[in-house]
Amino acid sequence: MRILSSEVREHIGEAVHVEGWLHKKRLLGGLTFINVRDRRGLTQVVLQDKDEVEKLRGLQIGTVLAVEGTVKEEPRAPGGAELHDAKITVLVPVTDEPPIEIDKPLSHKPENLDTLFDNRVIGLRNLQEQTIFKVQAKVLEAAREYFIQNGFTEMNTPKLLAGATEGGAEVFKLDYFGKEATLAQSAQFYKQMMVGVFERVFETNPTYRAEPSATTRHMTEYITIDAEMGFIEFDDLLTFTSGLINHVADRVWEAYGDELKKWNVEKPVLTPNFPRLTMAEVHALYAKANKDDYSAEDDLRPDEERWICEYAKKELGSEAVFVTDWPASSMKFYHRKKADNPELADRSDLLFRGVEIATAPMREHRYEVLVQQLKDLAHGDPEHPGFKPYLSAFKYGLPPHGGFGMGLERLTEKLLNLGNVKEATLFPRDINRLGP
RNA sequence: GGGCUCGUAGUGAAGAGGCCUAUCACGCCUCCCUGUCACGGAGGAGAUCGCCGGUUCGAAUCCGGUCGGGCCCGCCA
Repeated sequence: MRILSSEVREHIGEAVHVEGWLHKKRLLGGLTFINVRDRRGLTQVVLQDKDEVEKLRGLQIGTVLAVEGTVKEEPRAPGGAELHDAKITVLVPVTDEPPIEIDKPLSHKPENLDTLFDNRVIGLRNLQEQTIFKVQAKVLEAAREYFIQNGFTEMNTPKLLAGATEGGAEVFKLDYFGKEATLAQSAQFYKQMMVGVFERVFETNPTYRAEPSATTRHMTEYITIDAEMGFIEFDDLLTFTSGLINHVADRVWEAYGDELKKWNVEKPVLTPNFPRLTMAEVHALYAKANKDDYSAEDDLRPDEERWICEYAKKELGSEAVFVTDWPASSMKFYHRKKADNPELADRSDLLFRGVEIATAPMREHRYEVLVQQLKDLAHGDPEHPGFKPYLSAFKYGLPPHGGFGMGLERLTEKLLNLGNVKEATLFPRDINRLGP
């Protein structure tokens, strides 16, 4: 029966059977070490029989092997145990050299992203690359756990839509049996409508933006962790979001802390409830410490976002920070103006390690006000089939509510201190790439 | 969409008119090595320098075009 690399240590003195991929060969003359990779990691196998070593001649990293051997406790071996007197069976021989190196020395510079993505299937066999996606899976698992603990219902809303009504980003258009359809740019309307059913909902699904953006933080397809909750106020929303990120970071480091230490990834420093700064405060702090002053602008410059995160880490003890009090002039029609200052919106952006990872606003839940904002801000027709069902949810009763859309890949990227959101995407899609 | 940059063995880089018959590191092949740790040592194979055209006695190197990347900005998650 096959055992996994992580179980080898429990079988000291026993004959065991492992299967996996040839990950590394080290020939030391009379002694050969090989590493066999399986889903849990590596098993070290010691070969002294020349005939066994000879079976691997001409075979490349990636060859699929079965190994029978006796587990020996050995402090010099990684993990404290290794296989001796091993008999190797080649299950799938690989004779072609892999297009990119799998087990690279630390001195090896990373591939250009284009090369990396062209050879994604092979490159992911690198342990460090794998860790990115094990972490991402854990992020999703931990987020789901947190939502469910807090009374959310998971849902899945359509990504094929009749037309673009939300406004803002460019949308992809496609032929739908002779009619024009679009790909969803967010779950915005659906999650608000579902507040009227479940109070608290979330989903983790792809979303599509036809923006011709070529930056380290944009893709045309990405996963959004979308949540919406009713019967809350702005403060509740920010507290909840802080709790989510903390929970995710805790779970990820519980599961992969040792591994991440090897790659020199530090657990983020976070306060239980993230610090909050108004946009005006960010502009002012930035202007005071830097040459440029962007106080006149109704948005943050990317450089301000990076700088304020450094500031928050040093001065406020948190690598995540909320920026609040956004100008109402640039808000979406479904956002809510502040009750005590209609010039500002009840909106926040969550900045983490220099990048915006989420937008968390309160929504306008009063039917009459919303219809007016739709007309004024979006020049939309309330009778349009794209708006009518949405508005009916309000007409027939929606409580005060708010929520957020959080980029899964951006969150993963920043948790791991990667340089590009695409590195945190298995098969990234951007303006230039549609495969593999 | 705007700006700035870069295309050289399988991978990552150096070379910036003749020292190039193109250099280095990793990988690959052969050999040596009994405790490696993303081992070490010796030797070897592998590149019509993205493509097309031009300038020149001579182009990886200069110019024009073309194709493909990267980064920044705008916009956003």
